[in-house]
Amino acid sequence: MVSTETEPARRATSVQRAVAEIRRMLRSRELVPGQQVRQETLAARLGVSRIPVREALKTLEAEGVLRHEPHVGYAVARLNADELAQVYLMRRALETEVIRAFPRLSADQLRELTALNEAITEQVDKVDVAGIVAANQAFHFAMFRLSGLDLVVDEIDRLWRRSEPYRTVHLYDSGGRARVVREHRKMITALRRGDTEAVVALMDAHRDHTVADLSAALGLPPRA
Amino acid sequence: MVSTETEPARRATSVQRAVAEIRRMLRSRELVPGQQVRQETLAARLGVSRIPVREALKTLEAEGVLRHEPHVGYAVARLNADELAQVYLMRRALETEVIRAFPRLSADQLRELTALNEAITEQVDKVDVAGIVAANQAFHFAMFRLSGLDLVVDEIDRLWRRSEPYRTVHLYDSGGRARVVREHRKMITALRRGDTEAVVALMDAHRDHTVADLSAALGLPPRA
DNA sequence: CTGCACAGGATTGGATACGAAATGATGTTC
DNA sequence: GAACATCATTTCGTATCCAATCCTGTGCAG
Repeated sequence: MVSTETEPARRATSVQRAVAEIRRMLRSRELVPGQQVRQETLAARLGVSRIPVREALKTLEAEGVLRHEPHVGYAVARLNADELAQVYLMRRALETEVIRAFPRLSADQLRELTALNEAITEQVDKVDVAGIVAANQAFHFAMFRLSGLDLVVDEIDRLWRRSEPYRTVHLYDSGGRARVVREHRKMITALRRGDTEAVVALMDAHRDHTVADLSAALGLPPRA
Repeated sequence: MVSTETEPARRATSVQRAVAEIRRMLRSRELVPGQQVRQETLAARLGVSRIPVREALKTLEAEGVLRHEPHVGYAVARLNADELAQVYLMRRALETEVIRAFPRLSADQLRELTALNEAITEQVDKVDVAGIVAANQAFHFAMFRLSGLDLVVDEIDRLWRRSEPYRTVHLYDSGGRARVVREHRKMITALRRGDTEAVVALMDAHRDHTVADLSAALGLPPRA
């Protein structure tokens, strides 16, 4: 979905802009888990009425990043350690399927992945957290899309967004940044060999590092 | 989500009722893939204004059962053979994870599953297609929920709904109905032994039968 | 007959204003 | 201190309106 936004043709509707804006606020930690999201406030901020805002909120609720309670309102979803683990379980299951569906990559495709990975390095140097997150995501989804399994990749996209407020915390830690780029290089090497099983193993390790950092950062999971 | 609708406590909002009603219309084939969904018509039918209807439509769009094009409107999503295959691929991946997470079941739990499966037989005798679909779904999700992986099961629920307009076609065929109940019995037997890998294998076969029937029923996949 | 421009109707997108209903907090009474 | 009434806030939903867009069909020119 987010990666499918390749239609600058028609001007976006207010709902689409509202969804994009709320997602941006989540990425930038302007909205954090548990926080109430007030319709009127958002509407004013976006310069639109409440109607498109409410539709945007419903979209994000269905996606799992917001929760809604009737007559109380919307709030950013809080995930406890167990729920976060489930999200990563689903990611592992689906990403594994996608990787196994990879065709043999062309030289061009390998070059592009390499370029995207090096782009992460640049962001690392600039210590721009938002940039790192975006570049990292761009690399992984460029890879995922190679499978041709668009619906599955869309689903993975949803799962990434669902854990976004938590992953962002994790990437503030500088320790793992260099490692990320290194691990990506290994994946590209494996892809060059057409060794998808190696990529699966590398991705599993890659995710595990994130989960480990995350659990540490979370400490005791926030309780509802 | 649908299985989590265990809150008759508070009166449902118009949006919730609209979502439920549209889902019902999809199950009953009152709405079929490709069909346009007119907001005004739905609103009149539900006795509400367009606003809650639009929010309901957004929810179902995010779920993947409806598609939306700005200024054109909502339509029931059409899946071609490839997309349908992807939905089943995801189901296999996630359902496998859920089954592997099953604990050893108590006698009570096994009894309940058996009862749910026998309930399907009753529906089969009555040749009530909607009843069969509901009973079948009830059996499988009662099973899935035993895993305790609620978020994953919710996701599976979404995938089931996504293919619902197509699965319904499939169950109109009487051939497989008896087989379904038989295959469920085998699963219960395997569960009694605590042999989750056997259940995984049985579910894989179970799904494959559906896919086979589906492809046959679809014939040449409907083109956009 | 075909292609195209244009006009009108239908539908969606969105704003505004209003009222109803539910919630959570506050204060009051016993 | 607990139960209860009150009240402001926020959300839920309606009604009405207008703009933007799409679709269709009609007429005209080639």
